[in-house]
Amino acid sequence: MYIKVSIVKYTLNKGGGHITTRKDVARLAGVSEATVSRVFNNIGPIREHTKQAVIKAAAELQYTPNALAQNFVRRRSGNLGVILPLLPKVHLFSKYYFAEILSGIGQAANERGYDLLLMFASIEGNLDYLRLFHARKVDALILLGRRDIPEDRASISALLEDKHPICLIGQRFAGLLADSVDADHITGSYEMVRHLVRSGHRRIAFINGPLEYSNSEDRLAGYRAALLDHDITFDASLIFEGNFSRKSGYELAHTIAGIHEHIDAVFASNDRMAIGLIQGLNELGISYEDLTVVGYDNADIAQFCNPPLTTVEVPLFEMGQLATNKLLDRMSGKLIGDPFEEKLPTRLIIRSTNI
Amino acid sequence: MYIKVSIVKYTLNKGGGHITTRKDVARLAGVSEATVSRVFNNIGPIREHTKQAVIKAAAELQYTPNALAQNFVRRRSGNLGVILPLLPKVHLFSKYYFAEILSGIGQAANERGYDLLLMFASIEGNLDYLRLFHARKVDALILLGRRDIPEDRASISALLEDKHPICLIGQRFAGLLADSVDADHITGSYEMVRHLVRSGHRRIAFINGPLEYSNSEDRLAGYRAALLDHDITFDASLIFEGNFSRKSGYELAHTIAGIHEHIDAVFASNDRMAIGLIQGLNELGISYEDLTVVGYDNADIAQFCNPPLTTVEVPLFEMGQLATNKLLDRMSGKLIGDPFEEKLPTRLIIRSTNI
DNA sequence: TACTTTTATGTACACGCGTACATTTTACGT
DNA sequence: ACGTAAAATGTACGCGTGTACATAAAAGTA
Repeated sequence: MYIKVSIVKYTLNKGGGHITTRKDVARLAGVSEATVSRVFNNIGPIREHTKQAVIKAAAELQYTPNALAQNFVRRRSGNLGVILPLLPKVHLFSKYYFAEILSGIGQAANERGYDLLLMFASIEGNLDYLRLFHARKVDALILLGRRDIPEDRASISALLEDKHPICLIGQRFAGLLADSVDADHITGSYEMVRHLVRSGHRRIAFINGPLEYSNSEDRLAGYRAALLDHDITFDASLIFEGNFSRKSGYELAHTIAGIHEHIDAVFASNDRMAIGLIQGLNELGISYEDLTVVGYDNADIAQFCNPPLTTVEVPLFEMGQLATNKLLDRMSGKLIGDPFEEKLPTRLIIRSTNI
Repeated sequence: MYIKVSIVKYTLNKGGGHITTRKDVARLAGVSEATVSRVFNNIGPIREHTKQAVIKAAAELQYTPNALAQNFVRRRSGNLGVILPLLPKVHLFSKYYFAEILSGIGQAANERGYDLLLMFASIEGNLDYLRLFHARKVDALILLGRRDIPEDRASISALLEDKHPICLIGQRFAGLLADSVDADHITGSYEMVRHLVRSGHRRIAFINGPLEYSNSEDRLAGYRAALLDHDITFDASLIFEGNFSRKSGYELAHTIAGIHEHIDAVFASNDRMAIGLIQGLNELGISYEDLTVVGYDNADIAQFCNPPLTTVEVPLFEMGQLATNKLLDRMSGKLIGDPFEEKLPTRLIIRSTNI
């Protein structure tokens, strides 16, 4: 009779497989459930003899604590949420950009026992971040590639208000004091422009990205600072705007070609635009020997194109790592105080031989 | 007195914020907890009046069901696990490859109410997949970029034995009958070689990837079939092996250069190797006008290099989508029976004008 | 030995939800 | 008006774990 009841119970679990629980281990080891718990959580004083008995019983039964129950009772998911823009539509950054950052996040999270919960948000931002916390789906959140639009601003603002641990990577929202990690694009651009000036260029056009991304502002600031430091007058007519896509660089070729005799170089804010521009200029009969073009990001393509592109390396992997570690520090209480705004150093990569 | 107890309880929750539960909503709406549950799960007959009262109370309290509790009691995590190789070390495929597939997975999973749990496994495979299921961390698993080595074979075999829902993308393990999704590389390669033959090439060298990846076998099969159908004798001395990296293509340039007068074209199994080869050949004074080089994958770089590369498009995004949908169908019982081995069609992309 | 302190283990409950089952209310037919 | 079926709602419990508290065993002390 008892056996039958038992069988019925077991078969209730789909697949017919019995879920081994703490109770089973306790019974086999001849101890209480609490003791099993203690062994698995390494808590309190336990006699070595007892501990081994539990470990042996657990091994025998192939017991693994149910993470669902653990998370539930601990009231934490163990998940680090990562919001990515819906990639297929993204032209903003290359997929390389996200893959690198994500790797950094993944490595750091893994080291600290957190899992990565990946969420794709349409770029319009219809995802209610706050709900993720309310539902306890994530313990902390990293936001990537969000645009500075009212909806997102409101969502992020709500998160900050409730003091949920979040971190932005590669962007900031003016007026919103949030933890963030970025590369030092001001210095990155500064060094690039300085390099151009030192190698004899004085009239340097600048293809910026949309100003609704904070890093566009930063690059512009670096550009201007470098000119200023070398006594070159800033000329607004040399500033152009693309949208980070190769196409937008390509389409600017006509404009650039029109003034190419009045400029020495073009600094594009990312490699894709630089490559598009070079291609466009080529078709218009302007080779890279006539006009220096440099990029930014050190994307994969930068080294394979013709000529290899001088660019600025951005430590994407490290940015992901740092953001994760600081965020988890924040959660554990190891890090307190005002929001941080980390800026990792960039590195100038000189490839073309003609500059 | 009662109030004081209440306050104490609330303050127990870290951060001082009270967690709104079903009980709170029930009390405010003047119904039982079960009724609240019913409203949120859309279960059973409920009077419209009651329903609205619950919805109103929930809104007022900003109630969101605790996903942790839900998952626990439902005994499912709601997570779709995705195993990625530790990207920084990966040369095998480009990051583009994974980003695309991941997007497809993410989109499909999202549509069906599943979250993506991302896990990076070192390529040596020290991750115990089985434990993920035992711990109930994931309900299903998608495996990407695993190598055919004993450890992984054993792990995957154990998963299949216990009938856990898993799906491989872009690979298969001979002898292991697992659900899998891939592109039809046999036809893809066949069509590329046929194209080369039809445009006048007859002696076509083939740079394959390591044969421990099933898609290498497939491409070779397509290559051979195309030759056969056009009465060209297969010549094993025209087969080379790279490791999918640009460098390996570059390093093969010397070898290819040595025989370039005896061949008309080189078919590389991916774009990166093709580009490396082109670069190497260039340095040896062999231009693409002397020797046709084509690639595979239609990676980003394929269209930017010089000359733009003729290649084969692989529907990565769709592969991710399909794998996810079939996997979730399998779980829900909508799909039963033998393991599927889906092969999505590829598409020849002709870019270079000289072939 | 008898008492106290420390160490080791057991007991019991809460976490927030889904849901089987019991109960109450409403609708319907006569 | 009454009985019965259907609809609506409530009651009660279990899911598997962490852990506060109670208890038992061991170690120390006088």
